[in-house]
Amino acid sequence: MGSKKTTDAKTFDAQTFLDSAGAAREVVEYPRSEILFSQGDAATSVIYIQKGGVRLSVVSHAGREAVVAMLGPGDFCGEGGLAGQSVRTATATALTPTTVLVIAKEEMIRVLHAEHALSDRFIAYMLDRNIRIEEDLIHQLLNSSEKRLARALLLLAHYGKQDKPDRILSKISQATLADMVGATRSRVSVLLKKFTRLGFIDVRPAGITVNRSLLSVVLHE
Amino acid sequence: MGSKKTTDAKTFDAQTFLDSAGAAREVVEYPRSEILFSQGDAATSVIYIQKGGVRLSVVSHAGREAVVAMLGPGDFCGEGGLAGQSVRTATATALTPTTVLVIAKEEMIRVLHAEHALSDRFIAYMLDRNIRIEEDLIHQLLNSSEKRLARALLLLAHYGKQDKPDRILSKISQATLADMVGATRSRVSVLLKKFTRLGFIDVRPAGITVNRSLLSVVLHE
DNA sequence: GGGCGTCTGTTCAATTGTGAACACGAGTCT
DNA sequence: AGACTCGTGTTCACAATTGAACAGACGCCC
Repeated sequence: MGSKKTTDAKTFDAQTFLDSAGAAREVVEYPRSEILFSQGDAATSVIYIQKGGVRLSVVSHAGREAVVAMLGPGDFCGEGGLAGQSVRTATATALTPTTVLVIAKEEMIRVLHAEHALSDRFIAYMLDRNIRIEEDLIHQLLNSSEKRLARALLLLAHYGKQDKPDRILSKISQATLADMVGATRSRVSVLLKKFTRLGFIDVRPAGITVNRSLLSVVLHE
Repeated sequence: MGSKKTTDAKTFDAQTFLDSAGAAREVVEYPRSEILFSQGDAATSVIYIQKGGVRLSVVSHAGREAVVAMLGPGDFCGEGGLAGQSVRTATATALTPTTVLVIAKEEMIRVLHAEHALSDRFIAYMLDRNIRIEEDLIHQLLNSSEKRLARALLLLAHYGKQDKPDRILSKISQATLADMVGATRSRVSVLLKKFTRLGFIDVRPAGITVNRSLLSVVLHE
């Protein structure tokens, strides 16, 4: 809304600012399904996503998985290392072919001082991320699995953009959805069936079409 | 861990840095139970907590409440206004007599550029906050209400400090605990009784004594 | 084509959690 | 004292959710 041009993910070019600060950085490309880092790895760098998409997930001792976030271009990732975390607490997996900037921890700290545009972008990201996670947490605290799934579908379908019903990229398994909303796969299967029956969504091989009317599920108490 | 002196909440004096940047700020004190701001208010300022404690909570359309965070000295609050949020999304209530710095949004943005020490502190806070919320979210996604309550009790008892069993400040109602872990009050009552029976905690008028062994509830799958 | 792995639809008993109700005791106010 | 509120202990019928199992469908590889 009120943000300056340089803090906007669309127009912001991290590489330029890193260069002007003489900061070492490395451009790396990952094919689909490749792992950027794993839970438990040493956290020595911060990653800036240029193109593609990344899934952040955590597995419990019992082997159960939880999807913490889905990140895209302009997002940072692994920034916990800048605070006390010496180790990655989640696993980052490329959802699609993905290009990232790998920035060493110390470099990142230094550049945050040297380049306002980059620190602006970083702070903007942190604020957004905070808001997103907080909303997820609130939904977990307040809602049933049915509403949580409805919300997740709406968010994944990029709601708030156009008027028309939008599409979710084809490849999202019921298992991943279950891990995002904290439910079992069988429950997701049943709920998707229910939503389909009610005309809220349309499941087809190419992907899931989400109808705006699905909002009623989230809103109605 | 690796943070510099000025980013450390204990030794950091926000007032000094605001003054040196010639930034307007206001010191305000709130008695216990007073509301700093309410969900829906215009978000025109950022608040820095100097002394005391603040509870951040959200109520759903249906009137159900969720406690999003408990904040203390060195924490910021209402920072969502710096990103797109034009309105407060949560209600902030003083847990104890609390002293805060109220900083207008534009001032805050300006000072973040002018004073590295403050922007360092702010970024450090955001990173920590992110980690905390993310952990909460993960626990919501992965665990049962029994484990969630056990974890909340351990965190409230400041675990990781001493060896001895620690104490929770007396005033925490079962209703608040329920809102923190996303369960009903009756369930919290039952679980507290269970924990007591098993010797994990000791409930008395003065407060709840939490035994380290409560950890076994969180850890065991 | 045949085999293999992954994703899905479906079922079902068992567990977990809810929501509402009622009783009790400890303040507080007048 | 009486009336009132608030936090608590407890119970119970019922709704939500799990976890495990099995079968079918769709690639993909050799």
